[in-house]
Amino acid sequence: MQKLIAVLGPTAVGKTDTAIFLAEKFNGELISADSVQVYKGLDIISGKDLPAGRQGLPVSSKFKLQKKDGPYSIGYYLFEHILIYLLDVVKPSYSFNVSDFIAFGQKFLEQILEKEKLPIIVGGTGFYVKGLLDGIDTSPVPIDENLRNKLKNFDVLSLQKFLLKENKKKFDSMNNSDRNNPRRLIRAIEIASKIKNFKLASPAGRLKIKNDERKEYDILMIGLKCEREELKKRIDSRVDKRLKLGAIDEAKVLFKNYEKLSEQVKNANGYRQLFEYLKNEVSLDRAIQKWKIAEYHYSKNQMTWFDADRRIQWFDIGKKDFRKNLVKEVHAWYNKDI
RNA sequence: GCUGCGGUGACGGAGUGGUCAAUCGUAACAGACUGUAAAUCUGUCGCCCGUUGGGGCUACGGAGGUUCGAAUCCUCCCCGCAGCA
Repeated sequence: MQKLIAVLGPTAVGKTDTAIFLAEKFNGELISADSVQVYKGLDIISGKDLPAGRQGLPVSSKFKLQKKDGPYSIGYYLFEHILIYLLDVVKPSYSFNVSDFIAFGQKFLEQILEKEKLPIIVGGTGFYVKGLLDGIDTSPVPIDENLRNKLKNFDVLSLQKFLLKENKKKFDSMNNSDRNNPRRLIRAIEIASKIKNFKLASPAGRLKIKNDERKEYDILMIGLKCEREELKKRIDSRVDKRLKLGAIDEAKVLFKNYEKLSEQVKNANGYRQLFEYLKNEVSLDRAIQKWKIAEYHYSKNQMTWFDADRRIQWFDIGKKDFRKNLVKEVHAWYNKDI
């Protein structure tokens, strides 16, 4: 079976750093799984950091791999001799989503494997990683802008009623949290209204992916974590550092075309708060404070997500021999059936 | 010094005699998640006991008082802000 590594964990634990380290040791290439770093022009605030000690490498070291029509132009970063895919994929106006990510991810995964290199997926967007590795079964139903616009103004109760009418089974299968989540309700309605056109529809209102359509990989999932207070400190200093690097200027540039920005960009950590500042809604200090808090929340949510995946093997970055142990672990896995 | 307004749970801020351990927002904590996922949503949130119903204790600046009953009314004191001196 073909091998692949995933380096996961909350923001600011040093995933990229570790992944590059592993790539060098095991002849690998990286695939970034980050819902914000896919955007061009979102560099400083989104934290497209170079590994520690290698700062200063110009962005011009980015190559265009190929151009496609549509909003995409898939590029990759080169950090010394290590390639990182799926950074700077789309314009800030494009509404990027899992489906896009999976399409590109699979493509690059195969490409790296063909070169007989080790693919290393790095990223904090758990849903993307899951989508790429495990697949998601609703992918055949595309977004219906017209329907969404119509549903946008419905309140939760109306959406629930609508879904109940369209597909009761789906509604019944949702938990309380999701039933109160307009976004989930709208997507469920979207699927329900289209589902009759898809022969793969299952009774529960989901779409199945046939097992043989998915390739099986030998995956080593590495989780990076650290003590919470320590993580908060790391987040604080990262934010401060980004501010020094020109975060506000970066926000200003994007702010010029604010109306055109996708929701993803408008709401991304740091951007959202800095935009509030640029809109004169909050002071700069308050915006920075809110940015940090948003990062805390984000890291917490990531931990909740990753904790639920029992396949992940955790490493505490605070432990002294963390890297040594990590390499030992990866070696054992890499050589186990050779 | 006088006058006016105000002091509420970690913070902001409702409540102006009983249905108040006290709306709501934030923070905090826990969780969910199958096409916006750095998004969105859910739960908990004074302390103690109980598996639930529930029970007990301490609380609305402080001390007294009125009342069957007070965060809410009265008196005095302390503190903050505004205006007048």
